[in-house]
Amino acid sequence: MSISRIHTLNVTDAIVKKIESMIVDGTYIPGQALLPERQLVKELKVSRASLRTALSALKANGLIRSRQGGGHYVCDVAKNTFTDPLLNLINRNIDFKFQVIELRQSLEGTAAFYAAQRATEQDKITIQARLEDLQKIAGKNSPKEEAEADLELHLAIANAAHNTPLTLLIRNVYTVLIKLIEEHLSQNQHDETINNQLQIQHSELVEAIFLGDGVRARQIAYDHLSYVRDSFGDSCFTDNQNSEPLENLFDQ
Amino acid sequence: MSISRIHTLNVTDAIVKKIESMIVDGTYIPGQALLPERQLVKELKVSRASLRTALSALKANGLIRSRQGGGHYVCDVAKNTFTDPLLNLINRNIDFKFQVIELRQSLEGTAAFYAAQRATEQDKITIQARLEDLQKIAGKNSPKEEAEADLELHLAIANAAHNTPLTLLIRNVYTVLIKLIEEHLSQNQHDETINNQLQIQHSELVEAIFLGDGVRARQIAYDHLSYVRDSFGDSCFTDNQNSEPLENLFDQ
DNA sequence: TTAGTATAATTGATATGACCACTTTAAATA
DNA sequence: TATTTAAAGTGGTCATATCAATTATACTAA
Repeated sequence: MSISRIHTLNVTDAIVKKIESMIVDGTYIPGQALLPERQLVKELKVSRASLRTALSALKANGLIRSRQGGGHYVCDVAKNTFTDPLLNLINRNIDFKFQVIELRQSLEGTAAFYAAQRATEQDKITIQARLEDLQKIAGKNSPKEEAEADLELHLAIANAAHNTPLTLLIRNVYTVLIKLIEEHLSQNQHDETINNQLQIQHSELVEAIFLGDGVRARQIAYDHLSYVRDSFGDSCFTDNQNSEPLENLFDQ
Repeated sequence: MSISRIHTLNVTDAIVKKIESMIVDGTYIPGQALLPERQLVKELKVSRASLRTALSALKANGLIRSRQGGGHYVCDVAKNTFTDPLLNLINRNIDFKFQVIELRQSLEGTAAFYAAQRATEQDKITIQARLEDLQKIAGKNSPKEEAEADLELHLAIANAAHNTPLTLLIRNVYTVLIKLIEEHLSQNQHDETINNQLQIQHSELVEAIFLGDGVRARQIAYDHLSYVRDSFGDSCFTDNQNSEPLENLFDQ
C-alpha cells in the first residue's frame, strides 16, 4: 500500500530549510544580516517562538551567528562541520578540548611509562620506524598525513606498553581525535618553532623509552601534550564558564 | 580599560552546555527520555521558550531526537565510541584483569588528582555520602551491593574531577568491571584485614581529596589498586612488575 | 480472559503578548 | 566639533493559551 508518505514537516524545520537554502544559493551572502526577527515573522507568517527555535538550529549548525541587540548574521559556510556529533561537540567547546588533552596526558603518559619498561627489541624497531616516518613528513604542509603519522607513532608506543586494554583505549580515542590533531597541525604548520619543538619532543620521548626510563618518558609525554594545549592558536570563542543549577534533566 | 571579560552566558547556551556534557559523560542511558518539557522548565527554572530553543540546538547537533506527543530522547552519540571494543575484550577474557588494574590506576589516579583540585562543596557532600554508604555495607557479606557502593564512590570522585571524557571512560569501564570487583570482594569477604584495609584506603583517599592534596590523592588511588591486585587470591602469575611508588610523577 | 476500541491524560508544537538587556542611532549638550 | 545622553531598534527571556500527536487508561465485545 503506497501511502504517499506525507511530509508534514513542522513549521520550525520549514523555516530552517528555507533560510538554509537562501544561504547556500547566495540570496544571503556571508556577513550579511538577516532581517530582524519581528520582520521575518511577518514575511514567513510564523510565530516568533517558532522562528527563534529555527534560528537556534541554524546557529547550532554554524550557519548564522547572533548578537543581542545587534542582529543575526550569515556565517562563512565553509566552516569545519564534523559529521560526528561528538567530534563536533568537542570541537565547539574549548573546555572539552582541554579536558581531552588531560585525558590523553593520563593515558599516553601511562603508555610511555610501561613502554619504557617492557618494550621488546621488535617494539623498539617499530617505534623507531614510526618516528622516522613522522619526521619525514613533518613540516611538509600536509597536516592530514602528519596527523596519521603522529597517530601511528603513539600507537606503536601504546603497543609496546603491552597492556591490551590501554592500547585499545588509546587507539579508539585517537581515531576519534585525529581530526582535532589535524586541526592543530594545520593551525601551526607555518610555525617553524612549534614544528621543531614537537619533533624534538617526539625524539626525546622515544629516547627515554629506549633507555628504559619510564618516569622520564611519562613526564615527556605529559609535557608534550601540555605544549600542544598551549600552542592551540585559539580561534576559541567565549570560554563561557559553566554555571549553576541545572540538574536532574533526565527521566528516572 | 579593564576587559572585565563578560561572563553573561545566556540561559539557552547554559542549558545546551549542561545537557551536552551529561550526554557526553554518559549520565544518560542511550535512548533514555529527557524529562517532559513542562517538568524540565520547573527543574531548570527557565522559560519554556528558552528551553525549546536549547532543545532545538541539541536536535540540530544530533544529540537528541524528538517526537511530538512522545518526548525527547537522547541519541547514542558517544555510545561507547571510546570503550566498545575494550568492553567486549574484557567481557570475553578475564585474564586481562591485571592489565585492567593498571589502566584503572591511570584513570582513577588522574580522577583523584583533579578531584582534589576541583571538587566543589556539592561534590564533596556527594563523595562523603557515597563513602558512608560504602562503609555501612562493607563487610556485611553482600559483595554485590558492596561492589555497587564501591562503584558509586569512585564515580562520585570521577565526577568531581570535572573532566567529561574522563568521567565517560571511567563510567564505562566500571560498568563492566563491577563483576570483577564483586569477585574480588567475594574472595576476601571473610578476611577482616583486607576488608579493613580497603576501607581505610577509601577514607584516606577521600580525605586527601577534601584537603586538596592532588598528588597524595593520586598516590593513594594508585596504591589502593595495587593492594587490590595483590590481594587477589588466585592463581595468576605474579606480575612482579614494579609497584613502585609514584612519587614526583608530574611537576605541575 | 483477551483483543480491540474509545476516551482521557500526557507531551511536543505553535501562537501571542509583554518585558528585559544590549546595540545602534540620533538628538542634545558642552 | 566632539562628547554625552536619550530614544529607537533588536535579540533574549518569560508567561499563558491552544493545537496536534502520542501514550495510557478504561471500557466493551468476542
